[in-house]
Amino acid sequence: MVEERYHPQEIEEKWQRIWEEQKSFRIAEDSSRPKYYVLEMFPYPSGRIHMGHVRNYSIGDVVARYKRMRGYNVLHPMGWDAFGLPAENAAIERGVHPESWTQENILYMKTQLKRMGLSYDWERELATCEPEYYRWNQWIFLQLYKRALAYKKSSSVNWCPSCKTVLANEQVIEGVCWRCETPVMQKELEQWFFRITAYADELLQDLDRLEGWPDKVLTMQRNWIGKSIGAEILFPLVDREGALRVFTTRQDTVYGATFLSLAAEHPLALELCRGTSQEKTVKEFVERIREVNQARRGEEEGEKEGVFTGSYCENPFTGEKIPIYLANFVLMEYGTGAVMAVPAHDQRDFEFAKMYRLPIRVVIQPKDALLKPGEMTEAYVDEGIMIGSGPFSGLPSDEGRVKVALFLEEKGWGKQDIRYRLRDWGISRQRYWGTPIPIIYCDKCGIVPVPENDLPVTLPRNVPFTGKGGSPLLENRPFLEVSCPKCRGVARRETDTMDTFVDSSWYFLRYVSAKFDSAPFDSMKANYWMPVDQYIGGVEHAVLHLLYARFFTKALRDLGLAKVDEPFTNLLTQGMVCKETYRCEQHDWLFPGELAGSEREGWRCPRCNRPVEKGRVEKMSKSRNNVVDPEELIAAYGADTARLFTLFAAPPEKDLEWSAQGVEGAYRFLTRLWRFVIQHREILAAATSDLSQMELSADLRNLRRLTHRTIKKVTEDIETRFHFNTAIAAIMELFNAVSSCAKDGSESDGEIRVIKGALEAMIVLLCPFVPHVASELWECLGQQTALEGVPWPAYSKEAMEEEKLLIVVQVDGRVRGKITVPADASGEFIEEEALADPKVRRFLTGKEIQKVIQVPRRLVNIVLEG
RNA sequence: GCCCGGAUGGUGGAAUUGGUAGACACACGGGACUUAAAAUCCCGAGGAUCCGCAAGGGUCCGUGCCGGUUCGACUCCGGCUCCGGGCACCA
Repeated sequence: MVEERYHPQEIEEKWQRIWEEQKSFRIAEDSSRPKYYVLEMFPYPSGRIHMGHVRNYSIGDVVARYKRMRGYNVLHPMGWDAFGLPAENAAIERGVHPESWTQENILYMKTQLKRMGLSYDWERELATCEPEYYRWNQWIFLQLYKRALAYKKSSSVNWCPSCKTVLANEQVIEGVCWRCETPVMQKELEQWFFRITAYADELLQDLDRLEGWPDKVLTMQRNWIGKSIGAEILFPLVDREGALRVFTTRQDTVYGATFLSLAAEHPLALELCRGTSQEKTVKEFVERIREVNQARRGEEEGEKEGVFTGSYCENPFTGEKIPIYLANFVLMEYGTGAVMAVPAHDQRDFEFAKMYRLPIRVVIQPKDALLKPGEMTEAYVDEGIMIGSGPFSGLPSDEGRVKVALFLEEKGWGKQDIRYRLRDWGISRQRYWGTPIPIIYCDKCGIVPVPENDLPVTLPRNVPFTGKGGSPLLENRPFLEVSCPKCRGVARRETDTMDTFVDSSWYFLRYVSAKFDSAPFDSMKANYWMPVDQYIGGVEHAVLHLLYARFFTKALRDLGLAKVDEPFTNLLTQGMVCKETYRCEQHDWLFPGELAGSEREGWRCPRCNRPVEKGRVEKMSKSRNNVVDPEELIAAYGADTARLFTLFAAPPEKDLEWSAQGVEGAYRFLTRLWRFVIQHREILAAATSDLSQMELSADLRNLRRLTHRTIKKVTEDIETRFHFNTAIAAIMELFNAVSSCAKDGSESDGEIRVIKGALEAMIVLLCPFVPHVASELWECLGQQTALEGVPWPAYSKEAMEEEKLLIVVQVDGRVRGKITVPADASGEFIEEEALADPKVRRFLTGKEIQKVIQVPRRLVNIVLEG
């Protein structure tokens, strides 16, 4: 006797075992079938999976299983983004070694992922913290170094003087260290960089080719790269040698430049004031700006502030002598660190000029107004007609921009120029748990790359984790002390490790040959599998990860390792998983479970009994006490329910609002389906779904029609737009039709066949969403073959053909009646029927019909006069 | 400030090319089964209003707001409001 109740745990365990034993999802290259590479962003092994993972990987698994059933050779791998700070923090706080901590987490999370029934080829699993992986980070670094795409320079970083360590921007919270709350300083440090700017233009251009990416992400990347077309202009210094270089995009306003502004960090800043009365003031200003500047950058757009350097330069266009100022809003990192100030046509210069009473000269006249410097309350920054601009006066500003640029090149006063907001990628991290940068410093030979044969440079295990005093690698002498590869002399190893974004910039290539040991990946296999056809992950990686991965792909292509220009053809950025929150004004976020009171009378804080504000629906996070643990969910309802709910509750790109009742509903659907099949299993297993030569009643023909329409709908929803929620709704609808059809109990041969056909279709269609229960029910229907290998069902046009059509009849655009006509009825016939319908006629009496509009197979609109 | 999204019942969402707004699900209400409850099953439902003893039927309003195009607008166009996200002294 088969257990009648739906026990997801047993079923899921059974099928997961079968898939594992039969290696159902192991994959290899196969030139006879089209390939499909579907990839979800690999997780950081933080300890446990969260709902965001459940959603991400459920979506990916639907795609993978669907494409497999469509006959594609599907690559669907999984791995671990295993380097990173939390492992080191665990070491500092709890004395666990980062490696053991990470490995334990990986092991645990892997069993959690397996519990979800995800169809990965686990033989390709990788973890970026393994020497077999990170040695190739080092190898790639060396190749980039050879081509000057990796280089070292001094740059300023966030520095916590108490922890003696560098902080990432995210670790600086309101100007203080996230861990010890010491104010963060800026410090100049020698750091390694990747020259991503060498690819700025290609990275920008190729965005146009990424048609399968969301516009939002493309826009964010465009803004991030920030290409500006303009000119570099030389302003000769007065009474001394040299000139100041400025970058501007508005060379058409150069006649209105009445002063120059430099960044406080500008190399000439102090020199320009030397010997002038301004020397002391300038020095104080520079000092102050340096302290404040970056530590609080982005906090607010404070007052414009500056100081006169005491020196002048000449505007080459006007021949005028104009003062040089330092200004707090000029950034050394962008352009040349110097700008020509045109107060009339730049808001910042305008504010600055007002404050220091500098002249404002209008050189662009708008079409519909007359600008007077004394009356302006803000800069005029739009296009217009050039005035007071010598030979250029009278030109439209956009045209003038081109002419001025050509003119200054002719005169040798500068050149046309393009600048990017994008900066080179600093990859040095003063940390232990990352890829050691393969560089050796020798007093004699200088910077010496580690010879490729000596790779990998492995992390020493035995180091102290104190959280103080910089990288633990500095304390490990066997690691630190090496002999120079060139001169064999005493040398010192680089102790910085790489940014973990390096690891994730090429992992998708490693999967094609995860165990390959003579190069980062097997180029032949990469040529077969790449690019990734569908990449799926959170929108939080819209810029950094996705930009770095694109950069690496192009760089590796130029190294001759891969052929593709772009790594990811299609990108799906899934929404966040959210849930309602509860907040007490004194005790902050509360768990729903700890609330006192009730929904009806209002919730109260268990500690202070204050009314609790039912907060907004927010992204699940520990700090907001609104997380749901997937493990508990799966233990209570099974993986299929977890998958079904997350796929059904919202389309993937939108945020998903968690609902315990919604989960219940998903579970209820699976239970109903289960019970239906189990209750009829004998009769269904014995029956066939072959309908050839069968005479069917109208009801059965309808059910058959709905079956085929559902196949079509589900196929299109998955294929064209990943709208799994509507696909699932359609399957539910079909099931509702099946169960009400079976209710009357007549059970003719034809009926059993049609119902069996409907169920077979439903189960195959459900396989990508809820693979375990679908597999089990497939078996119950008497099927021998593995469900995941069954071809996706086709829909028959003939079976979908309507016999009767429901036509809506409108009068003046309002629905007034509905008529049913044979599917092959003529337009004339339909019009006649529509006009004859009693409900319609009431609106026609005494009126004259102006015209009748027909939408074939749908509607008739009778338009009356007036 | 600039750029990108979004706004539809009590709730999540559907309506794919301009053609019956509210599929599917949740929550809710009523009923059946039960000693009872849970579970399950059945029925109902956008709002207002009218007609009828009743089953039922009718009318008007309704997709953030205002206006436009159209026989017909959640969908297209113009102008706003609010919410979310990204960037933010980038010269």
